[in-house]
Amino acid sequence: MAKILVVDDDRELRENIAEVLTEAGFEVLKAESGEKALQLLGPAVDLVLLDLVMPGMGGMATLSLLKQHQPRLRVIMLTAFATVENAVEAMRRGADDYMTKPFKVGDLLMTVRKNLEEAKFQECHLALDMDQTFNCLSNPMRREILRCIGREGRIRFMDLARRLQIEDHTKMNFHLKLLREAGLVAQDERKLYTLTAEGRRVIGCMELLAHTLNPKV
Amino acid sequence: MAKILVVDDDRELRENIAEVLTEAGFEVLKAESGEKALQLLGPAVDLVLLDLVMPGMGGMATLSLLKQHQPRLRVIMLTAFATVENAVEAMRRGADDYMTKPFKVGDLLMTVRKNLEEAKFQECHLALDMDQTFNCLSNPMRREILRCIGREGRIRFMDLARRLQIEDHTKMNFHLKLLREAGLVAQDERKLYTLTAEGRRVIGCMELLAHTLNPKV
DNA sequence: GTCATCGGTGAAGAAAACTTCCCGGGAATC
DNA sequence: GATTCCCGGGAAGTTTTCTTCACCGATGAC
Repeated sequence: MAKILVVDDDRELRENIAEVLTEAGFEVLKAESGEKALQLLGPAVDLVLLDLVMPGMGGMATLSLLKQHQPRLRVIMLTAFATVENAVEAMRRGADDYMTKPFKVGDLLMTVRKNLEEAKFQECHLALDMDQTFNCLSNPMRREILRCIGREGRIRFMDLARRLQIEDHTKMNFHLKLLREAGLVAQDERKLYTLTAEGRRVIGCMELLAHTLNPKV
Repeated sequence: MAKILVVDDDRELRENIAEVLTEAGFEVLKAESGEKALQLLGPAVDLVLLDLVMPGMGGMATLSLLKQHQPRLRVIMLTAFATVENAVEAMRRGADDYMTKPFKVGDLLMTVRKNLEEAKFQECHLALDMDQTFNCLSNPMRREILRCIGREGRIRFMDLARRLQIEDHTKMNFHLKLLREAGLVAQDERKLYTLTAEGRRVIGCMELLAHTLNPKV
């Protein structure tokens, strides 16, 4: 079952929430401050319930640090003093949801479950995308094709083959197809091959990785 | 043969250099300003000879833009007013070499050839590294292993297997071996698995790519 | 000692990825 | 109308990668 970290300086509320969650079958960790929360944060934590107003490091700062350290962590903000500004600020900093105290037990559980579901769904989709993308990039010829299209902007099938000195165009076609299926390359109205927005971003990452592997260059 | 872009506002010098390079068998493009150079810059250009002092956009600014647009492009700065400060600044901005005017024709050709050779060499090494790295990342299990080691910092073989719920440890060993061979994972003195510096950088790129693929997360 | 667990190696088989070959429709050229 | 080049599909064959299985020495517990 999912692991939830409850961060609140109000001992009573913290224990109450923890109890409710434990009864609902979740594994619960407790922290009375942002500092403590960051210490407790392990890879196994799936979701954080974070009080906005706390002595010491406030909830907002904690939120930023949590997200910085583990971008895919789900964080739900809790506060007794809800304002639009705070809510917007929290969401901008990457909070996934926002609840105002006091709340009903049912609402809490619902919100928690909803966010865990969303996380699972996104994780799943992301894994698929990553798979496809990395599989594409794992092949040198496909990387070359991607880069070449990136340089040329838009290019015809045969020109691409000539540019890359691939004698057998059906071979290139095979790889091009995979690139299209991965959503990195597309054809425009005149059948010219171009990069998709995603393709451009991926090339950016590739260049970064190249730079990473060989800092001298 | 290699393609070289000569950028200098002094028409005579520009033509002279171009002629020398052409005679030496290079393909030469000419630009009288930084702006023009950026326009002419195509994927096929291998090396740029760039005057430091030019009206309009100076050589330093041009250098930054060239490198920004095409990080692996070789750029050799030329200047009549050589100072240590300028040289250092240029190298910090990514210039690959630095020549003071006037220079001998032989020196110019030597420097150009040396830099082209270096570029070729690095390109070759980089391609090898990229291959190995991408091949590693193309497999979901290897990505999981990498991430898990990253989270844990240092971890024992069997603990890793349990953490990832891999029942057959020989299977994991297979992938772990590949990660070690790619230089992303290493073993410390107590046989605990840890990330190498390169491994950490690669994880950073992976996270970026994940973010790229799924901006919502 | 005896036994279980840890941390591997190596080889055979299964699965996936890649290459090659053959084909066909459409556009352009003669 | 015939021919040639462009762009691509599909299937068989080949290579690479991945999984599984059998085994082994070391270490530590009992």
